[in-house]
Amino acid sequence: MADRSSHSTKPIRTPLSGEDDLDLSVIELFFFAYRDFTSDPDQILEAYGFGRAHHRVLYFVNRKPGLTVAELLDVLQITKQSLARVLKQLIDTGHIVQVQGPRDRRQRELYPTGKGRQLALDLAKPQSRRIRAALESVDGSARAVIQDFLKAMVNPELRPQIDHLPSAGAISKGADE
Amino acid sequence: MADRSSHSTKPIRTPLSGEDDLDLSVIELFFFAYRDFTSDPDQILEAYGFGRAHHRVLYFVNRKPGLTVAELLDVLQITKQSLARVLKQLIDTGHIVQVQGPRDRRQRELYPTGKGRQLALDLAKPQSRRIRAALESVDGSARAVIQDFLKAMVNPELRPQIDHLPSAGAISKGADE
DNA sequence: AAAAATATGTCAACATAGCTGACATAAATT
DNA sequence: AATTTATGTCAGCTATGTTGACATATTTTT
Repeated sequence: MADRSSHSTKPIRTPLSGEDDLDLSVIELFFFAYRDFTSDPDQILEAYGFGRAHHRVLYFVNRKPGLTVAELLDVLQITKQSLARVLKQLIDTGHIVQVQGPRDRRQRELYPTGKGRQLALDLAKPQSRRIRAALESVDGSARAVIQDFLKAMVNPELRPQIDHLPSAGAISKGADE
Repeated sequence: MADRSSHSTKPIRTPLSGEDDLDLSVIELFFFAYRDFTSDPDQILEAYGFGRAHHRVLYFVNRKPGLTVAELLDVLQITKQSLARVLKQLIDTGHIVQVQGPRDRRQRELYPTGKGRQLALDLAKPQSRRIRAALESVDGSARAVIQDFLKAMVNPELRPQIDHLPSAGAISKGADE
């Protein structure tokens, strides 16, 4: 019987498994780990009527206060129309404020307010707790290895983005009022 | 001037950084790593008119052929209405077939076809390549540490799900025709 | 045997978060 | 003065999730 394009519709009963050069265990661990990693903040955000998109915006604005709209779009890799909606909500609810760029007045620098900083902290806490617990359950020296691994998973051409964030080690010297 | 709920709208200029017990570097590395990890298959799926949802269904059906709809819903943690759409497309395009459960004839066992297996392989390859490259860039003994870490990131009550997948090591004994 | 529970499917309506394309405005650059 | 750039906004589309209601076949319980 003619089956389309050389494949039959016969059910395959053998599980796909990492014989060849397939690393299925890391693939699926990554999937499950990320799913649960994002579930912590998702629950908190629900109470605010926010979603994961708001979280990402809030996170990076807190991580690099004063970043412009264009820079944020670059990090998030979404369109400005897509950003507009969530950003507007975060501004309307007083989590983020816009400041006209001091050099280039076309630019809008984005800053968290006290409220926005507090929410960012609240969202980061359960995630940090999960990470800490996971690190404790493995070797003590694992931390550097895991960071290196995760960084190596990122596209090389996009790694500069990460490096340009104020590193957890080297705190930048800005003084708030 | 009265500001709502004890917070001012004054812009905060200090970057959020991991002073307290905040593990920002792993938080953001995880975000970037997962983003790029999923971008490989996304590109392939586009050619088929499929999305990430199709990928997940196809993946787990290949990983555990014969799983029922209910089991799949359990793994994916979505509603049956949500699953219905993508599953229908995968069946219509001949990537997955349904077989009436042999014991309980209400159940629908899901199996990949040759075509569905092939696509699953094509999607897993670039992800495995990325993982392999990342593992090579770190210590050789890192593999076990990273797997343990990722597993520890998963909610304890959901870990059985992972363990019940045919592990890359112990291949189950099913014989295809 | 009848009733209840279960596994699945389906219809309709809705929400979120992404997208493209088009156009407007203000400010900077040429 | 003309052009480019940074941002904003309108309108409509898609993908993927949601809830609620209901239908059907089959199994389990009474």
